[in-house]
Amino acid sequence: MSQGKIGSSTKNVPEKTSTMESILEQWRRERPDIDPSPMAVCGQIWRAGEILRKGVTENWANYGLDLAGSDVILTLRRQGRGATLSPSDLAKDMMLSTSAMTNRLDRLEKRGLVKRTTDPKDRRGLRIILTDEGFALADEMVATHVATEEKLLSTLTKEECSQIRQLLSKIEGAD
Amino acid sequence: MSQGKIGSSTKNVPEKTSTMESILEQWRRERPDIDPSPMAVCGQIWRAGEILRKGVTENWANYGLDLAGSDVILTLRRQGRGATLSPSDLAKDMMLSTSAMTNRLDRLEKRGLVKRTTDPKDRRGLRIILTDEGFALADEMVATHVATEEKLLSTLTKEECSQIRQLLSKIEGAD
DNA sequence: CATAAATAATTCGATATCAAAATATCATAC
DNA sequence: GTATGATATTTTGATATCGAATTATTTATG
Repeated sequence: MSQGKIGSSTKNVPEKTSTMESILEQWRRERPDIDPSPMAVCGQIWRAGEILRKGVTENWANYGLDLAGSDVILTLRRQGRGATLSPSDLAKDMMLSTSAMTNRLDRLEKRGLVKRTTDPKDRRGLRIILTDEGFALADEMVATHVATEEKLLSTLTKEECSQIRQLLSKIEGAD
Repeated sequence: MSQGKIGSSTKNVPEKTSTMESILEQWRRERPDIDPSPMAVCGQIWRAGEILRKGVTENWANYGLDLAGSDVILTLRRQGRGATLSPSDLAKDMMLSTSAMTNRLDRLEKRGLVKRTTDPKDRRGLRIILTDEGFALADEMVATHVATEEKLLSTLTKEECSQIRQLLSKIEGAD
């Protein structure tokens, strides 16, 4: 997540109230000259993303991790046993500033899940590696992570899932 | 967005490097016992959302606003001329803590785009209203906002857009 | 009516992020 | 080989967010 509390019970942050359709309705009334359907598409994508994010975050919390931590742990895990990445590699992979990565690694290192090792080829650089504990945690976590996602998507057929992938893949960044 | 700098030129935050397919490939190699396709679906939804978010944020920056500001301004605008919402209403609508809303309103009020007025029915409460300047800005902004979204979605047909909406609407939160 | 519980907004303390500066090291050009 | 520029990471300062505490007011209960 982003605010370092794991199983927070009291919630200051409420659920979204207005439905997509009521929002469109308002815009049609206020600005009949504008076709608001692009808003609906974007809004639906963001909404779905939020729901999924919330679901997987709850699972990560069971391991005492937030989005920040699991992101790093799982990225390292999928490189394979013993593989390493530099802090810059990790930052690039998750579109984060390197300073944010320093902070994430500090926390994970303090928890004993990753280790900073020196890069033998470049004394400026570091290679980040999962500890045995981190590897084991990742290995356990990835199974429930995928199961969680499966559950969140269970109202969709396999066919519909691949339709979603295919359709959304057409939205391409300009960079 | 979230860090109050408008046309930042230097970028510490890089673009995502690894493709969805290469990530799946890694997981298939590391954990052949797990079918990673749910990851692909979620990932594609998040990725598309990020691309869209980036695009519309660039447009908002042209008005000196970030995600936080435009969210409030547009939510107020679509209620209609002269309409008001309480800070709590706004927080609920955009899934934010009320303390975060206090902060957003502080900034917008300082810029002269919204005004805090007292609630005649409840002396605890406030009613937030767009100033004339805020209303005019919102009215101009919503047009380019929708145009921006349209452009970002231009690789999709109308039919494909409504397919996306229909498919994603099946992903429902558990709350 | 008086008191207790609920609600509205703000303030406060903590934290994750970013951009920019600082530090260290590498690579290249001369 | 020395200087200049590029690169890797951390440090620093600013800010937006959250959760909890605070203050003020309303609603409900006896």
